[in-house]
Amino acid sequence: MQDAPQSQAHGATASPVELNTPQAEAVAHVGGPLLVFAGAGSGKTRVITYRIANLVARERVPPWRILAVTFTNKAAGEMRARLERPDLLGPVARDLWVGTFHATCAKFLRLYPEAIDRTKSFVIYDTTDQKAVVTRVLRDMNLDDRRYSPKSVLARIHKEKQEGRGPADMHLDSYLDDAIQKAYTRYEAALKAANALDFEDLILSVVRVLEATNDGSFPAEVLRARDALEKKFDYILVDEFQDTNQIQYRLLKRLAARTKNLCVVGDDDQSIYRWRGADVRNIRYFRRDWPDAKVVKLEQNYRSTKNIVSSALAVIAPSPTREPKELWTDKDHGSQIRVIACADERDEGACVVRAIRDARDAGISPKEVAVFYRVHAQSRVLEEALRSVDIPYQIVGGTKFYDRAEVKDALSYLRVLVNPKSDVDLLRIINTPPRGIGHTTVERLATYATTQQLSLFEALGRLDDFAEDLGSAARKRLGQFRELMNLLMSEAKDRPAAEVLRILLAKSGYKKALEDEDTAESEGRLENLAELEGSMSDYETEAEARGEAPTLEGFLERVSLVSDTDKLGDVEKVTLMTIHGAKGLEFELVLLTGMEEDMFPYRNQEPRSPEEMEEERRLAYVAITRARQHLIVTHAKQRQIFGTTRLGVPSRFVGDLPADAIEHLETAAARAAGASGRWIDRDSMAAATSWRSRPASTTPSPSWRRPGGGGSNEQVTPSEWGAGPAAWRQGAAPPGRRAPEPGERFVDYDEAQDAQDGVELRRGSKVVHERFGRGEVMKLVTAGEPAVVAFFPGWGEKKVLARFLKLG
DNA sequence: AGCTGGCGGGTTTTT
DNA sequence: CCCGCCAGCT
Repeated sequence: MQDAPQSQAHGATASPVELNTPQAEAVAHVGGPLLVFAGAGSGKTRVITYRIANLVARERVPPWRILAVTFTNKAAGEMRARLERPDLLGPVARDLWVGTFHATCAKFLRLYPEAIDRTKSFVIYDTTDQKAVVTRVLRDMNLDDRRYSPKSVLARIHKEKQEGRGPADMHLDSYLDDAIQKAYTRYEAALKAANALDFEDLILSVVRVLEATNDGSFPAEVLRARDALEKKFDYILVDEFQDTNQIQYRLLKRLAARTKNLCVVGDDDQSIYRWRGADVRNIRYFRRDWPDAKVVKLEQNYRSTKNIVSSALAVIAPSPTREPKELWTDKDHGSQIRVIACADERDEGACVVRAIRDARDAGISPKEVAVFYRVHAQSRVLEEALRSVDIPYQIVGGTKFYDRAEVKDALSYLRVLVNPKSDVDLLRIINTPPRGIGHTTVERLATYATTQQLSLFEALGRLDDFAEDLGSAARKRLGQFRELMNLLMSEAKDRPAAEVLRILLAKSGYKKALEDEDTAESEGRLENLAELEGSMSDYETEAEARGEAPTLEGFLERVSLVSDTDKLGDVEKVTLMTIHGAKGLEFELVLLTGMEEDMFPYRNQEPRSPEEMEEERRLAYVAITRARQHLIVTHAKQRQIFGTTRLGVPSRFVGDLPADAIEHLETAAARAAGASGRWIDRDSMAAATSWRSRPASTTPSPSWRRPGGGGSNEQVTPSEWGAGPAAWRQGAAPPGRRAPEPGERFVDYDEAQDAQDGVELRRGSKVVHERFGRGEVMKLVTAGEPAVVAFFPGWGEKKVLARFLKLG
């Protein structure tokens, strides 16, 4: 054991930037374990990057002996970019190991593939591939697929792997598990035969290497890999530690065993991935595992207004198990949190549109606006609302580029070229495009391969041995396919990846099949393939810039480990995403939609367990803390989802918001619905007591009937959101709109109902004003009594009380 | 071989 | 309601 480099750092920042006291402490702490509780918006990334810079610049730690682990590739890229800036480390930062758990492990395993019974060309199976393997395994075992669905079996295998157990030592909880254990064993064998690893394997295999003992039961190459890895890193930093699972933490403990220089940064309040194996206890019990750990809490929020911070705290406060900490900010209170009742999901969509337009008119760039929802199913209606008024948006999540069928096909071709043993990939392409190799033929090939213990590709090479089982046409076609693949393999040698793709698309007939199809859809597919080719070229450029040789293997690994959502972002569009997708991001304006019981907190069937409910609460905390200046929360009185209509009671999280930070509003349609009394189920209402007890005065109830009479005008006051230039679709700016003012009712002009009260004014109504002359109503508002915002040529947009207007 | 309609199932998602 | 999968038909 050798001690890691140590010395005292005085006021240790690597460059003259202000850090607050706890931030500076975290940066300066050098020897031994460090736990940083980093509240939302508390400058966590700054602490990590400065800490690394400090280690390299002051403590003289060689950069290649520092490992920084992040949760996503995007986070890794951003961290590296920051460190490479001249005010931090500059080009030296390139030698740092910065990456996700998976990418880091894959990088290491490529160096020592023999230690895990693979070759260096091993492929990484994604969820679809894994499912295909499990499906085959279960079919081979003739298992009842109602009891043993591929999905559930795979989920179980993942769970075992995440907790570090192989087939031999998996937990057997019920009689059903015996079959699962057999399936797990076969699954592992199939992956090994295919020279493939799944995501969990990347981590688990490295842990196995690190845990190898000298008792003679491990081959020399495993021990060699272990020794190399044990010595590899002097300092380890982990971001988003609250989202690590057991096996990841075990990996960290092993990697840091020699030096104890393990720094973990996270926020237990933002732990939202329990359902996929994250264990919040890793961060909560870190001090127990590392009694010497220095603990720092970053509690000053630099991101949000007081109203937002106090709302977030109010939502998370009821959580009984959290690490005590107080987020605070010295910013202003800012605007009130708006809680808007909508009639239904369409009304909510209209309301979102309204809010986005108001934001735009207040000078907020669309990329600073995000719309959150709990489940993707909510996005469709919101999309429709935005599309119908030409508001540009991007959706994060949903179907990904690399999941498109044509992209997967192309990648399967490429993977077979690199790793012919990959049966899943071969099965995908053997008859794609259609080349007359049907199910029966494939089954016969597979049967032969299984009995001879060969991969499908190897079996193809011995066609003659089982030709008697095949028709002559089938035989011929398999032969042609084999020739095609052999040709492609020889063509692929020493060629840039993008060129290999071009060749294979041409020679396989894939491109021609799409061209012949000649539909809008096939055209889109061709475009996607062109994009794939583009991303391969990009990869080559990047690899060369890093001084690495670009290889097809390298590209395929990147595809496996990098999601395309990683590169979403810097466009002038509103972002729509689930709250999970929003972790780590921040926006000027956040619209949090669907805030009803059973939507958020989400509930499918059974009541949620307390643990699940706590995670929902943390999710709400994450959502709120994404907002810098403005937060709008919407809920609908009824909602169509999954084909049924649900009645909506405002979420308990809405009830938790502090009264002095929020204002309650409702759309006209919601008010109409409320007045009719049809939609609110009294018992459900009683459940949301804090909601019901809210004073009636917070939701005044104006009438839209236009009274007669005359008097003075009411001018439009400057928007509370500030009046910056509208940076939206240039040239298409509609007549300006402003944000509602405090206390103003938020009634959507699109939805303003006139039937109820015999309203005569509506959006688009032509009106005459004594002073301003003829104008057009832009929207209905209230100023203690019915009013409108109307556009008067020569005067501009004015807010005037309805009673001063005549229809014209 | 390939299409079509019926059926079941539908948090959240990165890697 | 919307999607993906499978069986059964053409």
